[in-house]
Amino acid sequence: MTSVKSGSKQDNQFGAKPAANGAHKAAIRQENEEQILAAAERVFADYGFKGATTARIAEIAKVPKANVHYYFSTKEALYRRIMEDVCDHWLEAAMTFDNSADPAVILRGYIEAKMDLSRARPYGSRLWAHEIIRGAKFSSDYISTTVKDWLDTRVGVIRGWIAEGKMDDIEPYSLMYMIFATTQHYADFGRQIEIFNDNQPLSEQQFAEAKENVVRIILKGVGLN
Amino acid sequence: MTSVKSGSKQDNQFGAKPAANGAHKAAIRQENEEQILAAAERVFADYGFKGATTARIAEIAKVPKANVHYYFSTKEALYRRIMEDVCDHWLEAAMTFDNSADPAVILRGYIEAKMDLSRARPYGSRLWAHEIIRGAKFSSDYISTTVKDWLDTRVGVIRGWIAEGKMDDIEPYSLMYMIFATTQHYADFGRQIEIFNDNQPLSEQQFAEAKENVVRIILKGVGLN
DNA sequence: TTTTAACCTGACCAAACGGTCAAGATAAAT
DNA sequence: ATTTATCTTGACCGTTTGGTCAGGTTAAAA
Repeated sequence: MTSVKSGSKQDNQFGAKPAANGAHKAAIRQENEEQILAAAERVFADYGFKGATTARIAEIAKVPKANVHYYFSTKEALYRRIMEDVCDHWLEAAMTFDNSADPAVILRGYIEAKMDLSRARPYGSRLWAHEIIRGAKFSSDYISTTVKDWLDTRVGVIRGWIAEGKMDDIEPYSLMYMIFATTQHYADFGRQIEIFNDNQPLSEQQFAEAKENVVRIILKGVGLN
Repeated sequence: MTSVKSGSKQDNQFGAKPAANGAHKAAIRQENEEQILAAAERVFADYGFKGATTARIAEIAKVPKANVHYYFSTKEALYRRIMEDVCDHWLEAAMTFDNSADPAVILRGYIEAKMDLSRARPYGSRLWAHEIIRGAKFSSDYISTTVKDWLDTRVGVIRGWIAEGKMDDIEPYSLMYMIFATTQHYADFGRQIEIFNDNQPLSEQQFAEAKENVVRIILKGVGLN
């Protein structure tokens, strides 16, 4: 939680020696943008686009509200920027679903990557949930191009596995929706799971076990053992 | 879409003969409350509690905003009333998880009931999703008592099945979360599924197939065939 | 040292917000 | 026919909202 307001060159985030050539200014900008983006991700994740307020974002980011608008012209621009980031992370996890290995290995890897993403970035997952629930007003293009292309490719791969008799004849879309739903549930409905777990967030061990259970049920469920 | 504003006894929603003893006034109240509740469920489901506006609810319900406040004193009272209704419907589906039959039959019945609820009342499911994502501020009591009691009982039942060797040794909570997630996904992420489905909502047949696929994967996944 | 460009922010604004109210309309009870 | 209780609604109120701006501070360039 280093402050950027102190002004002294001695206590900026690079230590006593500020780098040459405007690096300090650039660092200030980066620091503030990150602070605002992190705060906005939380607030948008909690309340959705309409329910979120720039005042609350500023409060959590610990900057004056006017400063939020200095770095991001409008609430919508800020929202779009965060959506891009969320999509990038989703794509990263998506890439673990390659086509180079055994079906069980691939599916296991993808499920584990999505579970880990849920745990590492719950706010991103919740923000995505808000976005879809509201009707995907900002992201329907992204879904109907990038995501759909990705999904249809994987569906083709799964159909190949089925044709080769490597797994049961399960409609691949149903399977993929199930993986989406289950893995994201641990982020989106984390509060509910916490309440069921005697008001304690899942421990690392509990989460690891949950991950293994999800993998086991799905792999066995489609005939991949 | 019968209007209640026409004033003539001849065209109220009961036809030419209004029932005796203040039935017309009662009917007006019921009609308006229903209209407002239906509109509010949609708006809250789209935007969550904070993001929803009473003006939008009034617009969809086709009544002046002041009339919304005549029937429901505050936005929060209206929200709570709808949450109660959503919970009631959830409990109804929950009751299909009895303890009187074969494990496979029970699980199948419960999954199908939850899938059907998702399809019949998507707004309720989405509203619930908002409520949990935001931290269950209004419903944590309900979850930590009614829902948790119900869940723990079913977990006990499942542990019994496992002890009797009727199914695989799967952590029952993981299984139940998977069922929650998958069945609700068809409501909460319905828009996303629609986009993947060439921008068409799932047909009755597609939905029936999805339901069967979900049942198949889960039952086989836990060793119930 | 001076100038310039970037950063910072309290104060402000118009619009939208949840909620109120008085006055009128309608239907039930007397 | 008159009274009473309920329903209806445009106008309004104080607060919160997203966004602006002038005037200041700070750091890099000249």
